[in-house]
Amino acid sequence: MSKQDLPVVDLEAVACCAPIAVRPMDDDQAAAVAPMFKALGDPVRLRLMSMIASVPEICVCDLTPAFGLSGPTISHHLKVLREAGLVGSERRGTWVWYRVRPEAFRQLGALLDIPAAAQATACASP
Amino acid sequence: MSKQDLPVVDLEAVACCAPIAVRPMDDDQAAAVAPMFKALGDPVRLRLMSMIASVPEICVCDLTPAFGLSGPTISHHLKVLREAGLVGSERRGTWVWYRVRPEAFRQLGALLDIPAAAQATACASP
DNA sequence: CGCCTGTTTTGATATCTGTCAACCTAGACG
DNA sequence: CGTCTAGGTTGACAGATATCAAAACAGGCG
Repeated sequence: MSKQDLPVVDLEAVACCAPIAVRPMDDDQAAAVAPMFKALGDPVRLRLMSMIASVPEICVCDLTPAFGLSGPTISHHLKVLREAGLVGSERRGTWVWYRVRPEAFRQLGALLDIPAAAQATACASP
Repeated sequence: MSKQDLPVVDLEAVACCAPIAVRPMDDDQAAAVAPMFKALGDPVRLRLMSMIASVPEICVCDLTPAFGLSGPTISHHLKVLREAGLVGSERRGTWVWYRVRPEAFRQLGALLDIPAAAQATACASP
């Protein structure tokens, strides 16, 4: 994996957080996590992410034709996903292959968990 | 709940989707879901969301002082979360109270699930 | 080497977003 | 009614973002 793929997001800072339905995040935690959600907050990147995450790996040449967008634009969105730490890329010969980073993806999902205890609290009348 | 709280995001469109680690989303699904992730893609909104989700309900008057931001700015961010369908608000007398919408929150989390089957697929060599 | 294909970077531009100040609205309370 | 407080809305503006065209870069292949 080349230098350009080093994620800007600090995965350890993300892993430290309890689900947001359990404990409020402090400013540093929110600043560490927000870029990951932001990366998924664009329809094109969300589709790219789902195309990448639903197979073991996929070539850019298979991603680009799925959108009515120019190559540079797709490349830009892939870079955002890379810098968010959500995907990694590897060049093999002519083509570049993208894969999901399961640990980042899993940690993001963990933040949206609603533990049973939190549910009970949320359902209790004030 | 007042008219202004009607979410712009179509929750049914969100609920229809398999986890993005299972099946690629089509354009319509991505367009329906992206605004929810986008709403969480700002550090201020992420903190607001976690403050709201970690208690049964909370008053705007308790949210605003937690940030070094003006009232209108907090109000703007709360509107984004409301229109994303992630939270709901209710005025009771002088104050306005915010609550998480558990169904929206749960559906968003479900999109990030990594089912065991998908894991196995992702680990298999092509 | 020189050319071709695939991908990324750069530069330019139109649009969107976060923020504040100023103003407006809803309810409580005289 | 008049006034006070809590929130929301509007307008303005600096900074970010999505997009494309053009150029640059990387590898294969003649």
